[in-house]
Amino acid sequence: MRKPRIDGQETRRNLLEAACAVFGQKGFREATIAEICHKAGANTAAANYHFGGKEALYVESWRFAFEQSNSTYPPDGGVAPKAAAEERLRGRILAIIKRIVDPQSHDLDIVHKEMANPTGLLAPVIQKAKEPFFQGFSAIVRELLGPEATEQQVRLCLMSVHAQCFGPLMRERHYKMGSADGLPLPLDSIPWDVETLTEHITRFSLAGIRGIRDHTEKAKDFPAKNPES
Amino acid sequence: MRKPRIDGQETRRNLLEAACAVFGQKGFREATIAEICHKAGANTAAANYHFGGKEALYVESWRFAFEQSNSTYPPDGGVAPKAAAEERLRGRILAIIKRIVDPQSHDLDIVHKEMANPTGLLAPVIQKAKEPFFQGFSAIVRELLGPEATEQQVRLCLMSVHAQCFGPLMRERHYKMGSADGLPLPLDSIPWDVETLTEHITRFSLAGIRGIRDHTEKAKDFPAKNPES
Amino acid sequence: MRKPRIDGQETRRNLLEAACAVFGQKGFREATIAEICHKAGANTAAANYHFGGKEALYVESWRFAFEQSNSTYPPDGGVAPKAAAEERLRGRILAIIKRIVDPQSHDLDIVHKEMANPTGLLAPVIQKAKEPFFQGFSAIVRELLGPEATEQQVRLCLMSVHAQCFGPLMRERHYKMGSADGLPLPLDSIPWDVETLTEHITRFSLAGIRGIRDHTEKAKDFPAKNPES
Amino acid sequence: MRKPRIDGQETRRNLLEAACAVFGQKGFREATIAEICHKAGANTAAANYHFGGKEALYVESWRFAFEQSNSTYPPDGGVAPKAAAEERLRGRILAIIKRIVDPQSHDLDIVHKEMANPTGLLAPVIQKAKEPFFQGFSAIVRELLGPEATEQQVRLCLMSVHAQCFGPLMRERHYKMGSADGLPLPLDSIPWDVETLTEHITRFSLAGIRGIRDHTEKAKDFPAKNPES
DNA sequence: AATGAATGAGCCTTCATTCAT
DNA sequence: GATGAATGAAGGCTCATTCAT
Repeated sequence: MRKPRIDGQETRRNLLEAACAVFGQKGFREATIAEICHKAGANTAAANYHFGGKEALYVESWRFAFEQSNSTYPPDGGVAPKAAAEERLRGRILAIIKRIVDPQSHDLDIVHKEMANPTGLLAPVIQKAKEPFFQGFSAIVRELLGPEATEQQVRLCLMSVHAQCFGPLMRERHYKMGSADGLPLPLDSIPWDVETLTEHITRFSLAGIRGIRDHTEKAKDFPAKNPES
Repeated sequence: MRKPRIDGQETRRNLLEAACAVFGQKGFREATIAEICHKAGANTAAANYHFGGKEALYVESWRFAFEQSNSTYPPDGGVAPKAAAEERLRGRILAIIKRIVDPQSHDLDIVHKEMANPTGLLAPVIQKAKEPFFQGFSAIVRELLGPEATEQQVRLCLMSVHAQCFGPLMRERHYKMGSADGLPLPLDSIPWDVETLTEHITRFSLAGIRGIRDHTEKAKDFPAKNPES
Repeated sequence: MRKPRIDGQETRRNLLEAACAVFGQKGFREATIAEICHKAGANTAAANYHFGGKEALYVESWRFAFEQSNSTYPPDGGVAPKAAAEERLRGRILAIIKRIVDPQSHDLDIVHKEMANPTGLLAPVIQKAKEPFFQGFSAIVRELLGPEATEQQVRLCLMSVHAQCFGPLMRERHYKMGSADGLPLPLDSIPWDVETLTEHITRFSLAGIRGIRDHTEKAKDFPAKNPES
Repeated sequence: MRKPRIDGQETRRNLLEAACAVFGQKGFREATIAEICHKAGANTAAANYHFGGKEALYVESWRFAFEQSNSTYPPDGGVAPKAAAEERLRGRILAIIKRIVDPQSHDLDIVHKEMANPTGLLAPVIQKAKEPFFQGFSAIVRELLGPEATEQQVRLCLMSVHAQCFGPLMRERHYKMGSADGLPLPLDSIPWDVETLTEHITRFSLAGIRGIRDHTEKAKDFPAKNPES
């Protein structure tokens, strides 16, 4: 009666966008179909009609958010593949931080919620999407670690870098939780701007990786002193 | 069918333990009172009788889990306050990792869920509990960073260390999610034993902090070269 | 089993009518949503779907019953505004008695229950609805009391007339209660037909008002004889 | 541990008094055993232990309240049986008003609630208690109506007087309901002191009864003019 | 194709009652 | 005799889903 009915896909897209926002903010269980549909300006039945159920909408939403984020913030951070490994690492970190900070980017929010309260629905699709991402990321870390690095070391360093990027996501919650009730700012609150975070994490990580590398090489030179590590 | 009434506090404790496990595994919203009470061998009304409601039980559960974890794994990891800063850092990291790895320790699971899907119920009580923890942790990091470190640098390094400890918590989910369906192990899966994790995070963090420190001091010596950072 | 979907407002109206009957018979607390919905031929969730909750349904029900009663039995009893005050009083009384006697008219039942066990939900809406009613009623009583009457006297006489109209409502319960168990009819049972009740209350009230008026005027003529009243 | 345990009947009496207050204020359904027992300083199980259930406590409470009220405010208002009928009527009215106004007197509150929301539990016991009360009351009204009065007229006049006495009880609720939300005082609020109410109801009722009597006698003298009444 | 109406399963909570001590 | 602990039944409400249009 008032919608111009441009296209049948119009509503579908609105639903996806609304779903990204709501799922990203509340997670799968706390998000309600009613809220999503209302936000999309559609009927409560629209979600089921277009996607067949809450679960399917959830999966499609993440896919949608991921593709959108991927094109807005390419995983390599726009750094050329031929750049120095340090620069490529900084690019990677920057890309993640940008996604996390951008309130329009919902894919990492959804992933974060999913990891905390797994539904099992995103597992296969995330798995597949992560593959190339971690492949590229691994290559950088491996390069920085040097040829002596074991596969396990690469993975651990990858975790260290990655976890730091997600760190702010969890601080943010703490921060909001604390200040919401007029309580003093918590001791673990941190600055919340892209440059500062990227700079810190990059520097910290490069030094960290370097530390691991040095230790490995030293252990190799003097194996008798650290036989077990 | 009626319980032999061993003690009045018996059921209460059973409820707390069951609640810790369920809240830690499912979060506040997905956890149901029915499941908790059933697990505790009590009636569905027991939780309301003993605690007055789901929300109160949630808060009490975390408190219970926290106190239990605190006495099992003291935050300083059992390292003497007079030990070297490096050792004390390792102790801190070890304590967190142990809590995260131990399937009997639920406080960090609950906190993790709460940060992802805040209910606002734990905010004040967590806030208070974190205070001394971060105070002690900050002191170590500050000592390692040296006298030139700014407050912001301390907080960022604290975040870096802390985030790495929580990293496995998020990997674990990924890992279980991936392998549950017979899929190949994801690229970002990591070893899952206390010693390896602690060793890596400690070494990585010490090197990272050292890197931040060196950069600061160098910037101080040659301020003209890095005017903005 | 599924309803043929005659009209969207069909169920809503059925719910309202069922709610009027049940609330009028049992009051807010004793009435259950399940009973109302069942009586309306709808699902237990229907009330919440259409009205958002028991409380809102309660308020809407009274409004519905009131409007219905108001159009079936206009408060003035169909007596012309220019008729003699005695006739207009009889009309008012008749209108109330008819509402009370008619088992289809639920608004006064609901009001009666609400006054005995206030929920506070009907207060504002009843307040507003009563205003014009009592305004018209007051004017009649004031006219009958004569120009010397004080505001307090008007209110008290209004109460006397009004209370008599509600009297049968309370007898009815007694009556039913007594006879239900095969006990002999109580001493205070009264006839239960509109004409007899209206006739009695009108005559009694006119004489009562007249008595108050005479007393006032006599007191005015010989103030020394009744110094205190 | 702190109760001096004077007598086992101590708690029983406390329960009765608490029950009277709570039942009188909330009615049977809304009153909870927990509240009553708590108010009586006893365990939640005390009511069931002493009285066998909520229903029995309800009946006993009314009996208790009734006997107490009866001795505090004798139904004849302390007027000698040989006094003039007008005085004896005033005494009756005064007694009822006093009971209604006195916040310590709960029997009429309970009766009022019971009439609005009948449980059927008080029917037989109230019935029996009312008998002598209405017998005496009827005699007065019959005397005032004169020898020509029919049984029906007596009952109707009795209703008129009685209803007026209960009128304030229902106004009070309206009054409190209206003023609770800061709304202006309703049009039907009335003064709330014993003397004013008694004086008004007595005068109004005497005149009303007199009016009925006059009409009857006139109808008898000129039966042709009022063939139907 | 798309939606308003309606449903049923499940959850949290209240409360009178009962049991073991 | 008297009570703290525990229970089961029932109620209101939410929400994903389905049906008829």
